[in-house]
Amino acid sequence: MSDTTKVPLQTVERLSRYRRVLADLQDTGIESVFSHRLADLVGVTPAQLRRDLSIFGSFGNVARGYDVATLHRTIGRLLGTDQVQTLALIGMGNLGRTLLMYRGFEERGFHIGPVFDRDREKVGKVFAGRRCYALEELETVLPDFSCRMAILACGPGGLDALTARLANLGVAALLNFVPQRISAPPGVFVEDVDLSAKLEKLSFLSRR
Amino acid sequence: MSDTTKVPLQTVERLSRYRRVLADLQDTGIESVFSHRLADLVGVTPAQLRRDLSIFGSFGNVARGYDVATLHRTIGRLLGTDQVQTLALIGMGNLGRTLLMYRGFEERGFHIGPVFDRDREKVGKVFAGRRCYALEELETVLPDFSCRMAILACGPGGLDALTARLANLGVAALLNFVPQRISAPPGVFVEDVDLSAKLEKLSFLSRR
DNA sequence: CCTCTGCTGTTATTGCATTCACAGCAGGGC
DNA sequence: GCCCTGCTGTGAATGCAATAACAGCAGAGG
Repeated sequence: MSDTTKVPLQTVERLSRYRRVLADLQDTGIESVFSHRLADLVGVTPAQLRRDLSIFGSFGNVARGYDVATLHRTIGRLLGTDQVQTLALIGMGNLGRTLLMYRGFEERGFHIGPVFDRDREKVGKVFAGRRCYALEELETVLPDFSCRMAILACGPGGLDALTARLANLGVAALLNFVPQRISAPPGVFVEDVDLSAKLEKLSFLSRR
Repeated sequence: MSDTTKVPLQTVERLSRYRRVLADLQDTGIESVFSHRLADLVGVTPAQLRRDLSIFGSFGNVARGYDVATLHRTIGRLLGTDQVQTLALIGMGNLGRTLLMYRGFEERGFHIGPVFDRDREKVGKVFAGRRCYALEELETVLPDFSCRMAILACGPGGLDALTARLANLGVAALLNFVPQRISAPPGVFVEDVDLSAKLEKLSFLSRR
C-alpha cells in the first residue's frame, strides 16, 4: 500500500501522465479502461502501468479493468491535487508574468497567490490582478496565503538566503527556474527547470 | 572513448551542469580544478564526475586536476554547442514570445531563427525583430535556416502532422511544451517540458 | 456446472546507473 | 634517489527501476 517513502521517483512523475490521460478519457465519456489501452495512450508498457498503480493499492477489476472516474480521483488524492493549492511566485520578469498568465496551472489545481519582486520599480504594480509585493514583505504577506510551494523565477542574487526565508515560512517545495544549484534547506524539495540544459541534451543526442 | 550510443542519458544531462560551473570558474580566473571541488560546486559526488568524464576520455592530470578552459571547451564540443545552432520556434503565444526574449539561449549557443504561428492574426507581425510566418510556409521558409532543432510552444491541434512535417525538413530534435504525448517519427528526439507535472511531483513529495 | 479466456497484481529476472575501492602514478620533500 | 601524499581512471559491487513471467480468478459460453 501507500507506505512511506518507498515510492520510486519516476513512478510519481508518471502518475501525472496517467491522470492527464484519464481526464481526457473521462471527458469523452469512457467509463472503464484496461491497462493495455491506458498504457498505450500514455506511452508506457502495460506492465509498468500496473506496477506503478500496485504500489498504492489494487484499483483494477479483472473483468472491466480500471474505472476511469475513480482512478482519476484516486491519483488526484495521491498527488495532493484534489484540492486547490496556493503558490507564491518570486520574480515578475518576462518569465514570471508568463507563468502568471498560464492557464494550465489553474486547470490542475494550482493557484498563484502572492507575487513578489526585488525590483522597487515593479513593487506596487498589478499583474493579472495581483499586486506585486516587495521581497522584504515576504514574512508579513506570505502567512496570509499559507503557501506550501513557491516558484522561483527571479535573478540568481541571494538565492540561498531567499530559500532559507521561504523554508522558515513553511514552504516545503520549490519550482526553480534559476540556472544555479540551490542548497536546499533540509525538508525542502526542489525541482529544477533548465531549458538550456534540455536543448544541450537534444543537441548531443541528435548529433549521432 | 566517445563511442556511439553507450552514453548514459543522465550523464548527458550532467554534462550541461559541469559546463555551466566550468564557465563560472573560468570567469573568476581559476585555471585548474580537482574533481572534489568541481563535484562539490555542481552537486554530485567526485566519483560520479570522474566516471562521467571517463566515458569520453581522460582529461585530468593527477597533479593539477582538470584544466578549466580545456574541459569547458571539450564538453562544449561533446554537446555540439561549440558553434551556434539555429532553432525554429512554433507558436507565438505568451510562452513563445517569452522564449523569444529569453537571453539564456543565445548565451549557450542557441539562436532562434524563424518563428511560426497557426493564427492568421499573428502572421506578418514582428516579434523581437523576427517576422512571424504562417505554418503553411514551413516547407518554403525552414530550409533557408537549416534548423536541426525546433521548439513547440503551440496548441495541441494537429501535433502529429506538424512533427512529421518538421521531421521531413530535417529537424531531428524537439523541445516540446505541449502537454500531450508526441508520437515522434523515428530518429527524432523529443524532450518534454511539463510544468504542471513538476508541480504535481512536488505536491506529492512535500505532502509526505 | 464446467471449461476457457484474458486481465490484474505480484514475484522473478534483467538491465542500467551509482557508489565503492583501489591500482597506478606524478610531483614534493628531504 | 627514494619515500610519501593524494589524485585520476576504472574494475567490482551495490542499488534501483524496467521488463518479463505467472498465479489466481471473474465472468462468458455452452
